[in-house]
Amino acid sequence: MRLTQAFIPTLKEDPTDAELISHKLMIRAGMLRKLAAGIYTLLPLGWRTTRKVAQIVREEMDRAGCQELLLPILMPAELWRETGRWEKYGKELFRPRDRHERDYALGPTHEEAITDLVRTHVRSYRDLPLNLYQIQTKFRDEIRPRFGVMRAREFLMKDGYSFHVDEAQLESAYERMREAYAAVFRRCGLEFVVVEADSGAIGGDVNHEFMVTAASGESLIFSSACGYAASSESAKYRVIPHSAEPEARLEERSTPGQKTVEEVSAFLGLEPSRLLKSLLFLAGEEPVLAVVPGDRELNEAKLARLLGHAAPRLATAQEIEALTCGPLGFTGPVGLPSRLRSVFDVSIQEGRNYVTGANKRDAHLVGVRVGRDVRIEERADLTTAREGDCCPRCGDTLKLSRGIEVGHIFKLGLKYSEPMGARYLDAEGNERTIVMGTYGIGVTRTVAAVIEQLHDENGIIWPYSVAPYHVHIVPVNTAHAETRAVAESLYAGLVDRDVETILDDRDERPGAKFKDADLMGMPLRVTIGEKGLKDGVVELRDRKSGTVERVAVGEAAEACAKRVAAELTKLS
RNA sequence: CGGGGCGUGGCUCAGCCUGGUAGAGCACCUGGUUCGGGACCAGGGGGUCGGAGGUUCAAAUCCUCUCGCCCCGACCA
Repeated sequence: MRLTQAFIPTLKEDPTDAELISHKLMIRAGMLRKLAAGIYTLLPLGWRTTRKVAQIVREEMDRAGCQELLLPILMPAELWRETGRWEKYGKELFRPRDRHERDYALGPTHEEAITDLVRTHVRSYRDLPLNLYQIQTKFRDEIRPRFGVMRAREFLMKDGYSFHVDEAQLESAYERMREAYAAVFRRCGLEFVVVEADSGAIGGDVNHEFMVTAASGESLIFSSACGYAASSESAKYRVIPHSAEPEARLEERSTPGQKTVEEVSAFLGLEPSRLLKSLLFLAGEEPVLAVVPGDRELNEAKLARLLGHAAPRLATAQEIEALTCGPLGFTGPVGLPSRLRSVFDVSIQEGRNYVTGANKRDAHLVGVRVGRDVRIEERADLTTAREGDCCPRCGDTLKLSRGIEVGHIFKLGLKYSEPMGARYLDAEGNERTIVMGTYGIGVTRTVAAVIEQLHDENGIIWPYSVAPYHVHIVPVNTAHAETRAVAESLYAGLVDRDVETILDDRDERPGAKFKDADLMGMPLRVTIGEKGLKDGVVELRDRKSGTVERVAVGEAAEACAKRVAAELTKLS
């Protein structure tokens, strides 16, 4: 591609509405433009890289025995009503209407569509397993689109679905997908970790997230020396038992106006860990009191999983008064009506004296002993791990880092096949429900993640595998006839060898060309200038290391082609 | 949805407080000089000041409403 003919609008300055490095660089390098909040055009350069990522995904999926198809984006609401997700998915689902006022969903994910397809065509255990995927535009009316293509409302995703006779068959497919995913991200040149994760709105049981490590990542990851790694929504930690304390008397203390953990602990001169924070939630109609130590955060994802409800919400002040007979800020588990379900965090210990709200205005209870003053009927892991907590597996300390979620794999089980009636006949002629798995990769997000991880102050540093082009030729002075001639012949030589090449044939100052080349970030730059030509050489400059190799003019094309081929092999 | 901020040539922004000629840098066009890390000179084109209403002799500037965008908190590939 000649830069004089290319549509690659580079920018000297950072766009004001971009925060993230990858977002800024995609705009500045002429890869991406915004049309509206969370809605973007991929320009030629951005689209080339996106297609390369998609192609890597395709190759690894096909290698793992999956088959590509294309499902419709637009789906009738009835399909979504079958699984209950028309109601459950919430505002994130785009819901267009047709001219007859019929409801439709713009696909944010495609379990319904694929399950509908499979249930009508799969009848026998002989048809299974089946692993189907697509690379398709997805629509999600994100609560807050941000960071460019990282969290968009319209984005490209690979989503795959597997169908099995039983759990064991699912298990082997799941493992194969896990390996395939690792291969995809490795080939994209990414550093990543696989973490145990929360299944969120998609539902199901076991699942893992593929996280590209990046300080700017939105996801928090806990990990430890033994290899344990989990997202903050699901990370467990080992509870360290406190030594038993002498039993204190249960007493009521006046705590006028002291509502929060900070206020009460300061007022009473106690550590926050001494307090029990009692949070009243409503899971639909059912009220549940969640009791956690004052120094820990309740983890809503863990609570949601425990209650089997997508989004339990905190009770309002009025609801608290009605259910506990005490005002907001003074709730506690002692002396509540026994029909109110209470769940205690696993880190709350017998043999320790706690402080809780007294369920009356301006009063707290001190010397609360669990087991004596309040009976624990239900215990669960309700709190978010913290850096420095002990690993649930090896006991070593948990470290906190950040990552970008680029892939997510789930064992769904019967979650969709059951309500949608996707069944098959086994060898004995019994009708059984199909067992499913689902697997996603954010393709456009992966492009952003590559940039997030591979850049410097001058611009993008593409790995060969996903670079829009491999070689970027810079003739220093296009007014110089020999420079121009050598550049043209090298370009022709590379095109002949099927090397993806950009030729900067613009009549620009050298500085401007170098800056643009660094910004766009092709892995190999060839500089052709009068200086080198005097010695009959051109310079091959590695974008990543900055190292320069001088190569004779006549050998340059072959040298570039060889280097590109060798580097591509490393990432294949 | 709650809290904060911003909408002025393609981009980055000044002007608004204190109403009276719409400006700068970059980009773009023409001519010339220049050419190893975002050149210089000369000339030139381009703006419903987000939109609507109001106040006023007069509104980018003041008031009201509205739309869009960004940031911080509740979703996820």
